[in-house]
Amino acid sequence: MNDGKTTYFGAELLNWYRKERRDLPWRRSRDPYHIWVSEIMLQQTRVDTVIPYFNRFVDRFPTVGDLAEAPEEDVLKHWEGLGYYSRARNLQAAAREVAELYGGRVPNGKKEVSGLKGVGPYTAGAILSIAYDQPEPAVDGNVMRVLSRYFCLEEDIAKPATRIGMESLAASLIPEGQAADFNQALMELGAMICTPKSPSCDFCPVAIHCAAKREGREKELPIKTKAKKARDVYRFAALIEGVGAHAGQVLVRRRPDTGLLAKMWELPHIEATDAAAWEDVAEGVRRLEAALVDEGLGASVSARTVGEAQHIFTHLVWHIKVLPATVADERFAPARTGYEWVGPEQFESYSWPNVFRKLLTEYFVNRM
DNA sequence: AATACGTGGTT
DNA sequence: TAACCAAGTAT
Repeated sequence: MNDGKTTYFGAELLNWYRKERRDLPWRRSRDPYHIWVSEIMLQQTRVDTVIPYFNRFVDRFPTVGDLAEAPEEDVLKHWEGLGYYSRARNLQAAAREVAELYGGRVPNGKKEVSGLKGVGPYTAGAILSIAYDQPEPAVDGNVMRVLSRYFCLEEDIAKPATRIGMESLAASLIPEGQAADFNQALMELGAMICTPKSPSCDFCPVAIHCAAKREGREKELPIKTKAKKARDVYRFAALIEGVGAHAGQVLVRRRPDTGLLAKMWELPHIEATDAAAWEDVAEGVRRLEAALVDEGLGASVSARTVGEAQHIFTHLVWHIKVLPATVADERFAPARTGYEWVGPEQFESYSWPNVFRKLLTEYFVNRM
């Protein structure tokens, strides 16, 4: 388990970390709930992005109980703009479970923590080690990169199976009683020194024993197969302007409970068949009006494109043309639930995906 | 195993 | 600019 080389690795890494560690908000807390929140937010998300969200979140929901009791829209609103919104919904569902099953205390058992919604192998290890100092590995992208280089491993880190092996290796490296700092040190090294493109080996505390560095292969590793290109999706959105009591307001709707941007708010819109169909605005108008009728909305859509937006997701790219629409009179009301009239005064009480936040902000400022 | 799931920063 | 990347999880 602990030969000379692994002892060296852990000791040097810990010395470096204790000197160089960044002062991050969640590192100032020993509250397992705060550690948990930070780990969920940090999934696939940069530290700099997370900091303000983390501070607002724990300020508004200081304890598991506060989060468990909060309205879901409130939680979603505090996640707005952070992305991967199922994280927020899973976190609250898990908080409610912790409140009921564990008296509001984050469990310290591997099985219990791993059973929480949104907590996978990495996050479980992070919580157990950082909050409870248990010798569990926490293998994320940073750790796989560092280990791939230090031991010159050529397994494809894009493959799920690779993580399993990395976990055994990482576990074997944890110095006795130092799991919390060691796991964070490994990630910190990956984030600050052993970076993806051009690692700063000159400042690396373990460079002299790094196998990849010795062989001059530090920039070739880790091996990672390329992700597929995002698919283009074309859409027509309706900007339905209210009259009378709803003057200055726009009709918006809430997205379905599951899937992409679940439960977030948006402009009503339809998908065009392809890029060519998206160029045919007149046809878009007809299809948009028909779709609105299906929703119980008799609106007249104009062929004048008043806004255009592109939104890039990991797996798809939305191209949206915004077409203005008018309604017959102020008694107009949607037949289905999930629709609301929203003006500048109500705008901030809803949660918007980035695209629609931009589009609507632009509209309220310029009146298009 | 492969894909869905956001957003912003970097090269 | 078009990848590529960032403290992954659920299905």
